[in-house]
Amino acid sequence: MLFARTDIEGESPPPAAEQLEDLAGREVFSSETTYPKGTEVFGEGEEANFVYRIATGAVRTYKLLSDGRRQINAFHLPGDVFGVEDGMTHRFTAEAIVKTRLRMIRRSSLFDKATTRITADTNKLISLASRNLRHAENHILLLGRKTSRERVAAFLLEMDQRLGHPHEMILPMNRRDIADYLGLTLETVSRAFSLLRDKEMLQFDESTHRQLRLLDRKGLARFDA
Amino acid sequence: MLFARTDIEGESPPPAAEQLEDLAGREVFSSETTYPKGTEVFGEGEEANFVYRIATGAVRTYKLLSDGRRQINAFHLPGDVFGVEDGMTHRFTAEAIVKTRLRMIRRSSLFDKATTRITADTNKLISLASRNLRHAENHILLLGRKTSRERVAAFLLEMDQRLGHPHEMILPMNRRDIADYLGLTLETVSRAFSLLRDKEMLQFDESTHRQLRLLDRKGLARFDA
DNA sequence: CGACTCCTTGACAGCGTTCAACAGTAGTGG
DNA sequence: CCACTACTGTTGAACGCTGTCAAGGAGTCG
Repeated sequence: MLFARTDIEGESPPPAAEQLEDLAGREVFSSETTYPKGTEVFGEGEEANFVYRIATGAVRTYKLLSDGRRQINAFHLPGDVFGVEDGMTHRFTAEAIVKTRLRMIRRSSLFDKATTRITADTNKLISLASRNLRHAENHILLLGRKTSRERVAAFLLEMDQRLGHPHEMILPMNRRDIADYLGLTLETVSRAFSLLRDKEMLQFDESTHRQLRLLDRKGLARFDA
Repeated sequence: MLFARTDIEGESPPPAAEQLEDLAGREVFSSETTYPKGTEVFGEGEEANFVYRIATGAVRTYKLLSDGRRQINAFHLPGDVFGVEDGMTHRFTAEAIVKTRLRMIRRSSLFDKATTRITADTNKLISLASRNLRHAENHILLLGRKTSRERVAAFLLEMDQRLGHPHEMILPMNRRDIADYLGLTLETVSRAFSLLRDKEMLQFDESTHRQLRLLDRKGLARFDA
């Protein structure tokens, strides 16, 4: 919808490699840097000053939960470009899986060449798309590494926040929808709701079961890993 | 990296609502359409001719596996804009969860107003970003609804394809990395590898365990739901 | 009122995790 | 070059979280 044409994932392997070189020109790449196996290329939350292209080797990008559970978002292989962010900071940590040679390009040179031409209107469309991407990335962590209770707590907090922290919220979706969103069964979701009710972090109408009040948002946040 | 500024998810609720109206002007919206509870707004694979904004109600977007397992990607609430695609077709099905009023905007009018101004260079950056999004969406389905064996088969096929279907491939990552990518433990991944080896869909070097050959790609694809 | 949907709860099963043992490989330093 | 250690991968056994199956109640709608 947003853009004119794109390659279908998995059909014709997209020449992402050339795209970036094309875009920025060889001269803006610093000479290749070598990262030994296990080395961090950049950390989650760090300022995103560069975009990277893999010459040889491989890179993993991942998020961590506080207790160390790790969710790898993607593997990057020779030719792949990674570290393209829509904000000022990286949303992942990136590490070399094996000895890896990377070419870097300054964020600023990308801006000069391409992004400054983007109009305000376009930026709005893009921000819609990047919102989707951030949401998807967080959901990957949830689905890959969180327990059923953590997922339900996260869901409640997400809805609460999107509705502007109302005193009471009425969920439009049923338990099966929530389950299919969280990668669970409706019974597991129901049990998690009951548990949170019993722990007095949550209160819900016994007849409709859709109208609810968050009694302890801090507690729920603690529940959500 | 790509764009100048974005709002942080969950901090200041982003005024996505106004953005689209802003962008396209009220007049390009057709009058509101009402979708009864359970109605499909658009189907996966359908041509993406419109973008939607919710006036009242709620919408779910989801993907299905062949046997009916469903993964809901996102819920959309009043003010939310959805159906923004980077290709010609929708990658999800969208359904009204409750009686829902939607405003629609033609894809073409968005293009006229904003997207045609995007330069070729910018399009390349954008295609990098949208590649990420598609990958993330597929990964959500995998993590939410696939079994361990389906996940491992999907992983093998992904690597095979990205490496251009080589006769033999050497994985740079260890079993733990694969596990953390697929939302499993390394033991489960190892067992799935052994199973696929025993079924003669796969062959791997008994010493390094990294060098492998896909013997039956069709069979693996069948394994991958 | 009857059929249907939705939610909860209980009992049990099973998939994937956890814990553990073992073996082969790679890297290190004497 | 060889011990020594760390790392990696496989496999087995037992556990447990979540799924499956089932029953029942309460709300909704024609």
